[in-house]
Amino acid sequence: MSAITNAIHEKTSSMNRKEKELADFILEHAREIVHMGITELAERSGASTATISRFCKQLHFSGYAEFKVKLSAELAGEAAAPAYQDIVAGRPLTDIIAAVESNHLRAIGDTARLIDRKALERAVLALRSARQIGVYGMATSGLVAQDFHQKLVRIGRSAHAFTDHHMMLTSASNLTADDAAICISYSGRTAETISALRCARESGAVTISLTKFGSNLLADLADIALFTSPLEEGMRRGDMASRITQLFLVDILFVALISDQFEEYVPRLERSFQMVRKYT
Amino acid sequence: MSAITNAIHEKTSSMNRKEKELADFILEHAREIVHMGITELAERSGASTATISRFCKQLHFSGYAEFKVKLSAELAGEAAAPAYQDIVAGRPLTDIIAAVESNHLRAIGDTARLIDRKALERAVLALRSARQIGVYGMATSGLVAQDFHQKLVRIGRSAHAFTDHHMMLTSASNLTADDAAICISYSGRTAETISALRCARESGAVTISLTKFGSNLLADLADIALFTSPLEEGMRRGDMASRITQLFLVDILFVALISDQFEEYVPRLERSFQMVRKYT
DNA sequence: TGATGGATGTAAATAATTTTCTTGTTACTA
DNA sequence: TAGTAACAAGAAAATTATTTACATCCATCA
Repeated sequence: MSAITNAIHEKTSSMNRKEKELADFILEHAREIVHMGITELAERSGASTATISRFCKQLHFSGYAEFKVKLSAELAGEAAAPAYQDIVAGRPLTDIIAAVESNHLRAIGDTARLIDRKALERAVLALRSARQIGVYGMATSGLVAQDFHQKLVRIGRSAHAFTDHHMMLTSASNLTADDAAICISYSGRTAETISALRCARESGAVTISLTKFGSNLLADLADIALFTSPLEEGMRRGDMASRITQLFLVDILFVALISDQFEEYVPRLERSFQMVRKYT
Repeated sequence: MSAITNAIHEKTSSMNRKEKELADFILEHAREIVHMGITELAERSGASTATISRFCKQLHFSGYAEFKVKLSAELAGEAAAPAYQDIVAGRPLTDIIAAVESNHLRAIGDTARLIDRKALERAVLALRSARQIGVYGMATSGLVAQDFHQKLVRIGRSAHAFTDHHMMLTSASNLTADDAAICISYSGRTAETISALRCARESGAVTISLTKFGSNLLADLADIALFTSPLEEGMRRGDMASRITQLFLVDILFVALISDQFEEYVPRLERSFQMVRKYT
């Protein structure tokens, strides 16, 4: 709890009926109040503008404007909300923002703590020495695959990303022992991605899986298994935090790869951006 | 540097004399401004109240009051979060994980604080009532576009995502006044995406831009401008945090949309997952 | 040099906030 | 129980802040 909300809370006992109502409303809707005028707050809280103005002065602010600015600053320093939040009906926008924010933040934090440095290290080595890299995933994981592909292309690495099952297999069947395949599936149970990994493995390539943490077929089959935080099922509805954490891992892989061969890759990266700017 | 001060800084080059003076004063005295009224700021900075009010609108704030509240939040959040880390050579894996993690966390936090609820509200309304939704973006922003498209398809909305310039225009030219277009570009200066927005606008559709915060052509042209935190240029090298924050906004839009019409969309969403499971 | 357009300020209009004043309620006392 | 003091709370007036419309000025270019 912040200094201001705390002060309001403490003061509650010495308050009148209306003031208490107002205090409760403010504590309840702190994040929205920051964007309301005094009139709007008056309407929504059931108190008059005069009462609110007096309330702010009691808290030793110069007025409502200062109260808002201070409250805004306080809330900014705080985490949005602690735990995973599910999508529910008819919530105000402020709650939705806070919920999505906290889910994302938490998912990234959880995933960071879960990372197995040894496995990551091996994955980076495999990618570094791969002649060619195949990246496979369906639906949302397909987008993550494409994202990694885009990054690899930017540094001039030979890579392919596929979302189409047949093309995945076609690509995987042409990999060799010099190559690597990275197969992405949140559940680790996606049939198409599993068969792509099997095919890549049969071709002799090093296989890397990227799935949620926990036992799953894709991770079990892979040479190197990377994991993201497994989220509450409710949240999966939109494939939101799962995709964020997969991208987070892709980013780490990419940065590790670059950091490894900085002098070679960074100029290529810069050049690729400059060229895009030049020709568009 | 915060998102807002950064945006002001960038804009400096395209400013008039008085505006530049004002911008300098604001950058210099950011922490004091939070406690000044527009009149006091006018006196101290040497600009008129009118110029200040216009200045705030140019930065896409609803007015001086909102500017102050957002600035206050930014300055407070700044202190709480660690600074952005750039990619550098030969760092140990542990450092890389920590750096990427903190960049992502910070980017999400910054973006959350920056969100304009009014604009978001309008965007949600536009998307809710749209007959058809066109989603356009190039490269990394193209993946974000596809992500939003996938989400919309899951809830049975009629939507199209394109990365191919010609197809963007073809799609945008077929939109009507009943439709909406959302155009994604981190810089807000991507030629193809800008022309797609122009085309959609000409077709009568409601246009929504999703760009980094700060003045940019795409945002200026759009009916509704949504923003993500503008990151240090160094980080752009990999399009990492920018993509995370764009997805963050897409997630918020999606959740808001669902939350709005919960009874209709949630069963569709569940059904779409079940069907995928059933047939694979 | 005069026209044009944009930048900027002034002042009017509007909106937001604070204060004053009045009313109504409670609680205490005669 | 009626009277009254004390105070809470809102309506509305007063004040203050912000935005907008309009006028002016200045630089630029023909």
